[in-house]
Amino acid sequence: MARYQAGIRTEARILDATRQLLGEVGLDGTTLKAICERAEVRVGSFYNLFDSKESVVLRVVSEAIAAVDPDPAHLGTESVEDLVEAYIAFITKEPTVAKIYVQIAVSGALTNGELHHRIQRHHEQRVARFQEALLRQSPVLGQQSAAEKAEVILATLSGLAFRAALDDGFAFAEHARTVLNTTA
Amino acid sequence: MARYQAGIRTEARILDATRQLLGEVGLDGTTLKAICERAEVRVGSFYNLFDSKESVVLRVVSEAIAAVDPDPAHLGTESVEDLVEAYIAFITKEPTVAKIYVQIAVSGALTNGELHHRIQRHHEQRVARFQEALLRQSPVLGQQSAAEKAEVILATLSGLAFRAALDDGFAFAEHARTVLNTTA
DNA sequence: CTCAAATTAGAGTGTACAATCAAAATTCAA
DNA sequence: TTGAATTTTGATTGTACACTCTAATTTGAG
Repeated sequence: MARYQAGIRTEARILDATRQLLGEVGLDGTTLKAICERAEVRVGSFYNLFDSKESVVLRVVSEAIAAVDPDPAHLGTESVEDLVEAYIAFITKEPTVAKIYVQIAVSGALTNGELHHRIQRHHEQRVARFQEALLRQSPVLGQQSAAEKAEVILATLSGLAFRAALDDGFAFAEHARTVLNTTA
Repeated sequence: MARYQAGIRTEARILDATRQLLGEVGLDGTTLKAICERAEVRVGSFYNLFDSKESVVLRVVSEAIAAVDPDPAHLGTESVEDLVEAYIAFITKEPTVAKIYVQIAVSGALTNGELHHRIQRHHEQRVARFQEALLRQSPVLGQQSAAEKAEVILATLSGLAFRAALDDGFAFAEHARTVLNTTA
């Protein structure tokens, strides 16, 4: 943990470099050497501030997920449309994170189970939000089928996100908004 | 390329070992050493039969994709339901392949662009099949909106597949069949 | 049976990687 | 200003990896 100003600035440079690299060259390409070169820091300095390479990747991804979390205050007033738009914002504004998110989730590249758990929680949280919004919109649905519907909507969104991750030209937002028709 | 019986048997053992490992420990865990140990083959023998580690992974995945290709004869008579069931079969009968499929698609770990292209083609082919089946079912839809619908249905299925890859307990088939309701 | 071709073996090469360490340089509170 | 704590440095370690090479062994067609 950095205590002097110099250390704090170095830490920020390392985090920036890691964020950039994850987006540009993926998880595999984000090596310690690459991070240190980009951050203009020597290896020893890196290990003065971080425990491991894994820890810095973990921080970048965790921070990015937290940053795009819709309605952190959880006011419980969002509509389904709001949530879909929040998801679209997540994918289009942070395509990098979305891609890394998928990579980490699938590959299990990080031994740290914490992140896998965090991703799982993040997903469940999203399902719950959609479920609540669906119930507010159509109370007749009932818990069960609202949960079912929420799961399917999210699957569609993540399937489209997956497609967008593979194909840059894919019109994600337009396709994503069509899920609203099925709930109307 | 194996020519003697011994070589043919060895080749098969290597392919089996690779297939098993990809499913058990993922792309990263499937090292040359692991493959050779599992296949009970020395490294030199491996390279007598395969050009590289990449080539054996490529073959396993390609063969698996081909094996689960729905309706290879392309009779053009499948219903949307048939196609959904074929997809469910793909995911539930070959969960390993489905997982590797996602890993390779996302990670770009293999330099060989051929596989990426093959996956892309595989997807487009599926979209086209769904589009045709949707048109047969409801000709009034028209090309445009049938294509749109096909894309969204496939996204939902792949999103659910992704979910199932992360969570073994996820009831994939049940959720997958609900997409049929939206087309009815 | 013969022998050329195929197969097997396994020590060895080179490379990339994350991580360590001790010493020098610097920061900043008192 | 002082000096203990922090930060920086870069040479170094150890490990894991894909892959090569040469020599011994096995195979099977003629």
